[in-house]
Amino acid sequence: MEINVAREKFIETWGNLGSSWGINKSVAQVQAFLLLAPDPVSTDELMEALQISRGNTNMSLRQLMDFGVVSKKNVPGQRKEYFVHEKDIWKWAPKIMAVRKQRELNPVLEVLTELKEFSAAGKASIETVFETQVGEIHSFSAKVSRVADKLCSSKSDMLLKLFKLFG
Amino acid sequence: MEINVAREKFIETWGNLGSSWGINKSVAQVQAFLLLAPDPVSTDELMEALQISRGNTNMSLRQLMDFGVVSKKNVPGQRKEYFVHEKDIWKWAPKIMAVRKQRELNPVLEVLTELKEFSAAGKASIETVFETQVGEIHSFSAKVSRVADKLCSSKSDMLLKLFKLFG
DNA sequence: CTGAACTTTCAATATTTTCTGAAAGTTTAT
DNA sequence: ATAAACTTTCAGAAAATATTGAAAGTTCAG
Repeated sequence: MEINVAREKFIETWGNLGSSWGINKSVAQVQAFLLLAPDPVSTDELMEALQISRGNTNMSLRQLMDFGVVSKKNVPGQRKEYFVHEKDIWKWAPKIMAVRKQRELNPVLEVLTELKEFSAAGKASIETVFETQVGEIHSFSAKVSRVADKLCSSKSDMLLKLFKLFG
Repeated sequence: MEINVAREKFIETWGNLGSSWGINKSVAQVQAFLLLAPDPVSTDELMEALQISRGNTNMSLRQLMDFGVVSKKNVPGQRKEYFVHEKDIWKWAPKIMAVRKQRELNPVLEVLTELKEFSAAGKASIETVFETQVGEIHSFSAKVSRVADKLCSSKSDMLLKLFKLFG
């Protein structure tokens, strides 16, 4: 297989994976392109390679920077901005997980905590089931949350340990 | 808080969580409603409670049945079909993860395996980076895949062990 | 300052995804 | 067999999401 065909296949596949897990396709494709790039990449290169607009490219890069996995890199003597992606998957994957957990899971945990405080006077089966289920989901989510925090915290090598134990 | 307000809040929150992780909002809301239901629920009850169409309700139930977390329940003397959701979160959560892994992660793993076979003659930096990155992502994904299989397999109590060790 | 080079924003547009509802299909009672 | 009761399907409509591109904003060399 030719290298560029292989690269495109990877970028395409990665974009689709993103889509089905709530990450914008362009964002995932920009990430894929940056991961495969040996050198810092400019906005124009991304636009050209992925056939997307300047606006889209800019927003996608911003999102990746918000995840903390992409940073600006100044190339000496160049006005233009260049971007690089953290290349160590043991660093970037946990970062993305950590941010997504913070954004999308923590708010749910808060609501669950609030709903757990609900305590009915009557205790009809509708109340009983509510308490049981919210309780179960809350406790389960809280466990997941704690594990995720440990696995994603940069200081710890929990991810490695996990794979040693369970892989 | 009144029980119905609490129920609606849960259903709403759960629907939004689903949305941001690639699960249709209606599907997530139907799941939430079923989880909170003390008794088997009919299509009409769901339509009424969630204000969604018959078609949508039917499709959502089908998806939940495909995940293996909802089943039909015949109520004696009733023509209509009723549905129940597995109530034990230690059973239903791993089931959903397992199906999603199968559907959405395994195909990516296959592509990665294929791309790993790519071996360039020249070995310019573009090829080197490609090999390194695809190699890293493949190896990382394969580890995640193995852990996920273990955690989600119904026979094992790996999930419990994980939470004991890392929770 | 000035204006060229570059980046960011955002209203309008396009695309994708989801939802509806009526028609077709199925099952069951008589 | 017939028809009522119920379920499934799917083409079109609606809604949500993503994308564009040009205008506004910023930066910086001269």
